[in-house]
Amino acid sequence: MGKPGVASRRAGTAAGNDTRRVLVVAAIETLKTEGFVGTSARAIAKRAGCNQALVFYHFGSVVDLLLAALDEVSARRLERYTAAAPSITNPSELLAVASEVFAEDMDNGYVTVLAEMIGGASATPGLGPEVARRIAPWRDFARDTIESGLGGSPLASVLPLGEVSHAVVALYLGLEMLSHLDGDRSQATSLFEHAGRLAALLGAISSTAPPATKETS
Amino acid sequence: MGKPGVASRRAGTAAGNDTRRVLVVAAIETLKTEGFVGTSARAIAKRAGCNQALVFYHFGSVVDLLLAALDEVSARRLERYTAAAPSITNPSELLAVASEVFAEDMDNGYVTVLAEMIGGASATPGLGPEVARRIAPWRDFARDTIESGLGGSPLASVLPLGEVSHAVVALYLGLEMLSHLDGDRSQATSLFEHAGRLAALLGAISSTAPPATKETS
DNA sequence: GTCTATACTTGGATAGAC
DNA sequence: GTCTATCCAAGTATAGAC
Repeated sequence: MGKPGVASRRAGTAAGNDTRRVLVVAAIETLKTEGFVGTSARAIAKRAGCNQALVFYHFGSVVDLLLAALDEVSARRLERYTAAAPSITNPSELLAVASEVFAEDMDNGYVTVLAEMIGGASATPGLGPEVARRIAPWRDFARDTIESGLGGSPLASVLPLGEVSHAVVALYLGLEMLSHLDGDRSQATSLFEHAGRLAALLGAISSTAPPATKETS
Repeated sequence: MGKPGVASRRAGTAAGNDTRRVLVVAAIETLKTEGFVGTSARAIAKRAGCNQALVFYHFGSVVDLLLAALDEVSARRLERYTAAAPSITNPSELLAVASEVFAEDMDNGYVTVLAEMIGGASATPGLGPEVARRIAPWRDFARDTIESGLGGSPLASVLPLGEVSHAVVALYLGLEMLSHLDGDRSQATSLFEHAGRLAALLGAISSTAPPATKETS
């Protein structure tokens, strides 16, 4: 029972828990700037200002630390998303919030962490399912938000929510990768602007036209 | 002049050119199954059935071989895309072809190669711009195809082609990553099916309604 | 052009002192 | 809990024989 495993959260000492946190933060930062390939135990420890051996003492392996980092990011973002969600009641607001949140995610590189983990999952055996399990909440959240954002819009009846939310997560991921690749976010932000305008147009239509009924035949 | 650099294509001997090809193919295959992290000179050489040192003799470095592999994949896919493009004249056909091509790409893992290279570009200095340059043609092709696929549809006047084609490439990338992650393509294929139905609906509308003019005010 | 052998580096992981 | 020291595996890259 000397070594705290991945599962044991109550590690004991205040200093110990502190080191855990510092390591997680350092792992996130390293993942963002160096990518999955560059995120070694040594690189993380250097950034955390502590010793490389502590990674293994606290988390058992590098991958497990990385998963803890993903957990942390996931929790932070879901908290943020959930706070922003209640204000959404129509497509226009939906796009406005999505655009804002995307900008934030890009600024602090949260989606990068996710993207790098997905990429790394190809090579590390057993990592795939773990990452997949941590993405599920994001898609669930997307589904709920889209549902309430569409409101009574006629679109709600034709759009398959499951597929659309999956596509939204995929698009989010892809946009991040491309932006990160050529260090240029303008394409993505421009896309959000145009989408916002279309959503406003859509809102105007759905407020004049009646919600989908069978009378139109 | 003994060693052929990355630039020199006319390496000379038939056997030499053959080895080059074999190495490129092996690199593609390794990238698909092992990911960027697992694609070492040794892994590639083992799959190619030759010696590890040949990677450096023919390509100078592993990254340069990987870039050659990306070139090969890019060329193959653009050839395929270009062949399929002429048959597209309306949104419904556009989606049908896109769906078919996506299935192919998933089967032979071409997008995986691209995704892995993008992920790896975060860690390898100087790789980013090289990969970005090789993606540009894909986006250009997407733009042209979408343009001709939309035809006289009213959508053509409201959709910003540049942003949409960027989004399409991003979506393509994201869908591939997610599918690859949980080894399940059903979400993506289902998405294409639904999109196809919507496109058909759209085609029906645009054939009855007049193309966008100013008379509607 | 292709091989073997090897130098050099980095990273994961553990043992043991403090 | 944290450190130093160390082992071992795997990778890049080069030299030199064939």
